[in-house]
Amino acid sequence: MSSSDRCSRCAGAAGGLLSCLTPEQRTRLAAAAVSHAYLPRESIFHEGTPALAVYCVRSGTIKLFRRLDQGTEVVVATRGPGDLTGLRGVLGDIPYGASATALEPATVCTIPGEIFMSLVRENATLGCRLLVTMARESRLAEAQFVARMHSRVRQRLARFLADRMAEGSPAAPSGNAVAIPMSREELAQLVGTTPETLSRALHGFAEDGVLALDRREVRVLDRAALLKRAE
Amino acid sequence: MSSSDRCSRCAGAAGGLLSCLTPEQRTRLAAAAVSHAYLPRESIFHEGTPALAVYCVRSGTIKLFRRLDQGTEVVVATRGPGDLTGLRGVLGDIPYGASATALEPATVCTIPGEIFMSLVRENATLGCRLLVTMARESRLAEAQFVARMHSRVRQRLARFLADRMAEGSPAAPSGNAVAIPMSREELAQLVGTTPETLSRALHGFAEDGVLALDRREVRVLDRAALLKRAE
DNA sequence: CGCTCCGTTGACGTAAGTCAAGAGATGTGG
DNA sequence: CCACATCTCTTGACTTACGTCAACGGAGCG
Repeated sequence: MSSSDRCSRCAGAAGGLLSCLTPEQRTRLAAAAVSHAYLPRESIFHEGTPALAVYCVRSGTIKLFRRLDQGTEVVVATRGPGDLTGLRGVLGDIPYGASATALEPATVCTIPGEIFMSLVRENATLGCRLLVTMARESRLAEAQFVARMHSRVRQRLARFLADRMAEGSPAAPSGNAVAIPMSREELAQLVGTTPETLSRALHGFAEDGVLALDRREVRVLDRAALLKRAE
Repeated sequence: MSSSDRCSRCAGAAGGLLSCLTPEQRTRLAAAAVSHAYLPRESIFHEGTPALAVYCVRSGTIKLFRRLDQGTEVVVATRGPGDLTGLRGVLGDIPYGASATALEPATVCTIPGEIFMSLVRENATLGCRLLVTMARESRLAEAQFVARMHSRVRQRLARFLADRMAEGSPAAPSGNAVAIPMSREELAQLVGTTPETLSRALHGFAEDGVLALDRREVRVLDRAALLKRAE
């Protein structure tokens, strides 16, 4: 079960992207935006459907993925607090290129596409900021795709864990613990592999004394070794 | 050797993207834009360097690629007549994310970033059009990356050839000939593999009677079979 | 006529996907 | 609280596409 309510804080979020709105625009946005709490694995929008809204992640994490041949999902990106998603569909007036579901419990704000586009059309500053955002995000996404294509699973896994470690997952009691609040299946998707190979890689690291595995958490025993394996 | 001269036609090109400029802006653009002829393998701009200009391809084809570990190049996109490139760097005020070189002889117009940005800032319509363009292009690029990750070399090659066939390469005398105006090395890069595997795939198709190979050209003997292999 | 470069072919290694079976978990109903 | 069903995770054996290394043949060129 999940709850919805009016969202009056979107203007302040989105990484300050919307901070250039006039008071009137801010009010209009607040009136139209609806915040909604999603449970893990709950769907936010679907690939191929008309892009009717832009979404702003307020808390938690969501994944964006494409379905290939009925049963294979490719995660193309993740979004965290302050990130927008669905932008490309709404701005380009094309269907969503990916589906979005919550990875952990997440609060996501829905901004109707019509409203969002009217703001973009009226507010040149917003348009410029969006261009900057899209340019950078697109470049980053490209770098990630290239990395995924030309690095091995273990390397990607090490990189993933190192990143998680760096950004300090909130539920990290001791300094070297990394929370993995998801199933192996999902972790495998994020790293871009299958559960089997993921398991082998993980236990391989453990055997080498780099990690200690604990079902939904990983303790990093040898930080340097992990970073070296991340390349 | 290559020649440069003022370019007065950019405003009309870029897929009509710049058709919304005022006469004054058009003049300013024309005054600053310089058209330059590049020979195959000639470099246009380099990954990692400051993004000083947006480029508009007038004729020919160029490739955008990233260099990985000293000797491995990954082609991330190609651009043909009417396409812009270098956009992300200039708009995002970040270094170029890839290098660009001519694939065939190409005429490319250089638009100083400063000028381009001033036009974007002044002309809201241009900003909106750019958002649409970037959104669509980004979605397309993502689709291509996903395809490259989850399809086999033969499939990608078939897809590549089918595309070339569809868009009708200019130098196609008989209806079923596809010009390959580049070395195997470069073709391999475009398809995302090595020259060796490319050769095998190509000759595999030939053995199956799908293609007839001719050094810099390929004749499609069985169009249906090729399309089926493209998936 | 040799030199070099490119394309082709062969032999081989290997990362990682697939299939399948077993070992823990987790949950449910009696 | 136990027994049973259902997951998830792990492990093993096998397959395979593709990259790598190396050798060779032909085309172009001096």
